[in-house]
Amino acid sequence: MSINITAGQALRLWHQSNLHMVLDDAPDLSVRQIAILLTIYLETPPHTVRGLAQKLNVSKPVITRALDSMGILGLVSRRRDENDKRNVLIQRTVEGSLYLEKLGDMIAEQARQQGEI
Amino acid sequence: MSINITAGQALRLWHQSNLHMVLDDAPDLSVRQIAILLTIYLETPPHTVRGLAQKLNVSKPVITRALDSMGILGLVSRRRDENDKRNVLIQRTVEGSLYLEKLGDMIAEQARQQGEI
DNA sequence: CAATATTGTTTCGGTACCGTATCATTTACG
DNA sequence: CGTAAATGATACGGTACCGAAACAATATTG
Repeated sequence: MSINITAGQALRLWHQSNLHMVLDDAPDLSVRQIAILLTIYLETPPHTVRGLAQKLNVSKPVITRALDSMGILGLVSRRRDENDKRNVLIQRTVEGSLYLEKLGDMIAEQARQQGEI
Repeated sequence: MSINITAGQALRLWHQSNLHMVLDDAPDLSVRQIAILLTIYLETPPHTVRGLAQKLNVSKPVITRALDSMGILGLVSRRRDENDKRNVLIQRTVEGSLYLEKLGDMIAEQARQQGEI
């Protein structure tokens, strides 16, 4: 289950994947935005602004603004928690799932191409 | 030599690594800056502003500004090409090497921890 | 109930980045 | 030579993000 790669391989993988993200047509998310997006999609819900801010050790406005930006891109959506109306529950979207699916495929493909000189 | 991982593993690796970069004390570089930095360190020199701009398909000011920022951080340095004084040669630094060494170690470590639940 | 706490958003001033256009310097060429 | 081309840097107006503080809405508590 665990992946064994050298630091050099890791760096080359990071390089190629970052290059692809930059060259890609898709709008470039910041490192923070990517971290937020992946947390929403890979970790167990529910996700709140406060929870994400704590997890990433950033201020709440950072989360609010990232959700604004990524909401415009359709990558996430927000809904009021009906049980506690102070809370906002962050939800996944079809578009976001698709975005991350492509990202995962791209990175795995870059890994596969490592060392093929 | 080639690494075989699933898209899901790639995504989790990306997630954990991005989380570490955000939580890290080191100043957060943008995705573009990281792409530029890794190109300088992993691809064959010489590196020029124009060459990097072409490779990443961005305008030259983007490169100039990224080099300014990363230069202040000590991650790269610049030197005039004495053969053709229009050119600026971008050079690696000890600090930059160290930065990327740590980055590679961190990503490899995250890979190693994949699936350890 | 009133006072306090919690949650997410907005505002504020500031910084950093973007793309386009322009500039200064250097080289190539007619 | 003198003009054109190439290279990198800078100016400019605009956009997006940052942290701190203030805010509105809701929930908790005494």
